[in-house]
Amino acid sequence: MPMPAAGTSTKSDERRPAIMAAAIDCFAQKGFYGTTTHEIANRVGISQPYLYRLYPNKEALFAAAVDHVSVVMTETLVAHSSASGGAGPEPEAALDAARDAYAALVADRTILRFLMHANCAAGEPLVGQAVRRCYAKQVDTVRQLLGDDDAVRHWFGAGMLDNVVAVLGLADIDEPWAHVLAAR
Amino acid sequence: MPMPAAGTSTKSDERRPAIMAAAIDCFAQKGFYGTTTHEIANRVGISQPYLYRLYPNKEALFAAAVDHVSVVMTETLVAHSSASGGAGPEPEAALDAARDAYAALVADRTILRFLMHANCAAGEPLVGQAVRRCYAKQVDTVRQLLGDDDAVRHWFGAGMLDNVVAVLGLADIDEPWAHVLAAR
DNA sequence: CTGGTAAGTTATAGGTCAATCACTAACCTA
DNA sequence: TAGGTTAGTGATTGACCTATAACTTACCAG
Repeated sequence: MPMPAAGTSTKSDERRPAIMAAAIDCFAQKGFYGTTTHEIANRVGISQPYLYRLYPNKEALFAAAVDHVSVVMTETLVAHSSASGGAGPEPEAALDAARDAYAALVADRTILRFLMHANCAAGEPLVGQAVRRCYAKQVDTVRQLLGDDDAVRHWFGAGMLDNVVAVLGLADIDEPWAHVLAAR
Repeated sequence: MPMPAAGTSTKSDERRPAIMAAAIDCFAQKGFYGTTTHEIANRVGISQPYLYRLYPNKEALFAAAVDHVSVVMTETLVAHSSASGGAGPEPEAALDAARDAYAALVADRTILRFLMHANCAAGEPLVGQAVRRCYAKQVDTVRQLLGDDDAVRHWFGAGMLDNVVAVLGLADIDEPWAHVLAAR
């Protein structure tokens, strides 16, 4: 029975991350409804029907992208916080490093913008479930970093506002109201 | 020359508010790309082509809805804050009343949800402009209420988080992470 | 009643998009 | 090299969506 040896990733599995990256890029621009499966396939360099071999439909593809983002965020955080001390005797330094890592992670506008669109598409069942899974993970992580629940809410609220500021390009607008929202 | 007397609103002008209400409802559910002009027309009870007599295209209709929301928010606020004292000798009471009015206003989930989708559609030129106009107005208003710029940012951030909590239905989820985000 | 305007509709053009089908090429194992 | 599996594509389908065109009805002034 010709099949890949157990534990070996098939070629299509290797291609999934590339599809995820392209999907996140595209969805971050125009959201779930505004992005066509053709655009995504084009960016990866595959045909549009081949997407449907790897994902049953557009909604599942989007939900997979949300899960992917969730994993990437957590992995990056763990990597950074363990790399700087690795359960060493300096808990404060590790925490600072972790916070920096998180800040650097969300500095990638694409990811946050994609998650903003994901919030809007949460009406689709599979998407809503994935988004809730993502928040569950992120809230737990951030709470371990910050401790205080109020601080966690403030963190997420500030992140969302930050995102809107970026989408609207308020940094380039020299008016009082824009300065208020864009202030660091 | 048969035409309505000057200053008289035509019947189509009277219908515009109803169209705005329907558009806001629909767009709040599935956003700019996910909502069809047919859905909106159906909800108002007019034919879909008639929408195009009143608005040149879908983007202009959406932008008009954003402007409409901006006006409604400001009007409501002014009405409430002037009704309770009307530049009377109690500035604190008026401020509290205004804050309550604002809270009641955003308690209408539809408006905030619509604005969330508007943020996501800000890539469309007309929509982006309308959204910036809306924020300009709201920031000025809220700043007059709160005074401190940090507090204004906190206000908007908290509002956006609040919105996501509502969209995801976190109030109905009995898990720690959900409680953290949904806490009042 | 007559001519002109506004209100509103049906029908449809023209295009796009998600999803499926049928097919070909490459690969792997025995 | 034969047989089965995976990778991948071109063509197409059926639905749907924005926008326009052409037409009908109600209204209103002189």
